[in-house]
Amino acid sequence: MLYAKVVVGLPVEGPFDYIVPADLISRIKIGVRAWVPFRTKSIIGYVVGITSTTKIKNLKKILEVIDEQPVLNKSMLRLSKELAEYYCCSWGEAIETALPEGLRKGKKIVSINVNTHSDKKDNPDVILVQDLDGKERWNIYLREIKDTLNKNKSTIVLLPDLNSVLKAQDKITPSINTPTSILYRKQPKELEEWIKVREGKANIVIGMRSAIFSPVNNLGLVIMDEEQDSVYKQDQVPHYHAREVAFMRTNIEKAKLILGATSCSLESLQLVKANRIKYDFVARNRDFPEIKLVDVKSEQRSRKKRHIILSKYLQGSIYDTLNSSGKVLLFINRRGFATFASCRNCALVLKCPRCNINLVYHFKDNILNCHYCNFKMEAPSICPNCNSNYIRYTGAGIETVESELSRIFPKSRINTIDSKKHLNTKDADIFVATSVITKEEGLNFDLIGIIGIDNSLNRIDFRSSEKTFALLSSLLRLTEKKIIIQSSLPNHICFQALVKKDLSLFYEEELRIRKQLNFPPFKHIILIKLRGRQEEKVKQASQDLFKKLNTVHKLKVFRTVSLNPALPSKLRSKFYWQLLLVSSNVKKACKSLKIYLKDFSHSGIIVTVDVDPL
DNA sequence: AGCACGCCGACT
DNA sequence: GTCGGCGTGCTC
Repeated sequence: MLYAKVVVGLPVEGPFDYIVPADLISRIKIGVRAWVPFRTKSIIGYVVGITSTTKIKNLKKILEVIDEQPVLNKSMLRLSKELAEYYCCSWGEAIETALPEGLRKGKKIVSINVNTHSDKKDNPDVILVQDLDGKERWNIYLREIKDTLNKNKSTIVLLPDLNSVLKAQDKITPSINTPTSILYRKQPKELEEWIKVREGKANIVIGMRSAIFSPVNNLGLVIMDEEQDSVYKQDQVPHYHAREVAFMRTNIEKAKLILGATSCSLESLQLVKANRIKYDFVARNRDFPEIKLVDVKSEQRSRKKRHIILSKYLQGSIYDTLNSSGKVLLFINRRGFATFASCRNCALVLKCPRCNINLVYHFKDNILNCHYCNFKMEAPSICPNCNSNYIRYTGAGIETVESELSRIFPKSRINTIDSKKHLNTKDADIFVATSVITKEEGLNFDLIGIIGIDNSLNRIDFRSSEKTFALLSSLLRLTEKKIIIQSSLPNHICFQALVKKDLSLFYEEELRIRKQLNFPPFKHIILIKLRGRQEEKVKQASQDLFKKLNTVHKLKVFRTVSLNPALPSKLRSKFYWQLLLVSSNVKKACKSLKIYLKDFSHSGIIVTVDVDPL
């Protein structure tokens, strides 16, 4: 008798044993998909092992073997297993994150599996390349891609967004003469391209996060551009980070890994410091802009105003720049007009009914919009609570800056850009933009004004400095002349490192603080989120779990740190609580965590685990 | 996750 | 007596 060990794409561990019927024995192979009866339904399972013994009674039979050739080779099976162990999900869930939708849904494919495994003699090599304007970085990428092609090996190039993927393709194709393939989830021809890559018809794959799983033959090189970008982290279960998966995969397949960045992540930098990876810093060959700081607090005092959008100094510089027909960028990382709307009479603050978060007023459409769940309502002119007509809108967004500018500079042409409204003309005097502007190429401003950056710095998030610094660094690319930063914390190391034109000042200080506090990259954080419709139940369940994990933390694979309502604590009508664990060994921590979560069940409560949350 | 099973209240 | 809402537990 022959049995197949099968895993499924559900949050259940497995593997599950099934009888292989006689007529399927010749077709069963490790790595193929099969239809299996599971509880009452038939679902897709992935064969991860074949044995002649089993301890389970009353086995069911495999219904059908789908693939002639395995869709998962040895490397991919190993990678998905490692991913499941690190990110605390089932092996089947990990496999499903690595496969295109068509295959997950059972689509049959006719495809030759070329499967030329790499010779595995090369030592895996990881390099972090940092440069401020990206040009030098790309020269290195192109050289390495050609090198890899010459060795008859494949390359995977990862970019943070679709626009960058298409631009990357334009940079790569002219200098090589081999077909490339674009792979990302929701690509209309995802499966078609996947098959093409697997058959060796494209040796270069360019894509986003999920392209790290591309079925290339003989992987020689992975390039991950803008490696600090948080889009490489999946915000659904399993919460994998493409950089971590790239490390796993290049290690399994003995390929080279290049991490590129404008301002790198502290995770990667720490690996450089620990001599675990190599480092290549490319000095900027363009002029470093002059950085000027304006202390808005002191100006608020002297002008006796509560909020200052454009300081006198910034106004003067804009005036001078416009006078010499220069182009100005005003950067404010907030969409809309006001951060919140409140009633002056009864002090009611208008909040999202589903998320309990302040609604943002959008002047152009006269609506209130929740930036978390996209709830929209018409902006009321009278207070829904006390019927007074004293609704006041405070805080600033790009629309506020725009209206302030048109008041002070009535003759200038102003253009706003945010994630919902892209750059469509370069013909304006003043651009007002959110962080989407940092993705644009070929822009060169004569003056950049940075407004409201304190909001980014004052987040309740230990990474807020790192994120702010990355944002400021990416703005450096957009000018060689002058940047004015308005802040009430002008002495913050984020700004001072830029003023002194020495980025390492920031990194050194931030690493020192992280080490002192036992934060990443020195320790790993594991975030456990609980959600449910009833606030009290979620709270109770979280406290129970916290107590339980507290009593077992003697095992020392993890340490419980905190228990509190998540931020936001209410999202899409569900309440959220979270537990934080700290660990030095993620795999061990997840192994025991899986055991504890298995017999932790509260009705109506969903528990998810996020390893290395961002 | 998703589905059946079982318990309990409401209504023919 | 029987229908259906939801809480609970299991999946080879």
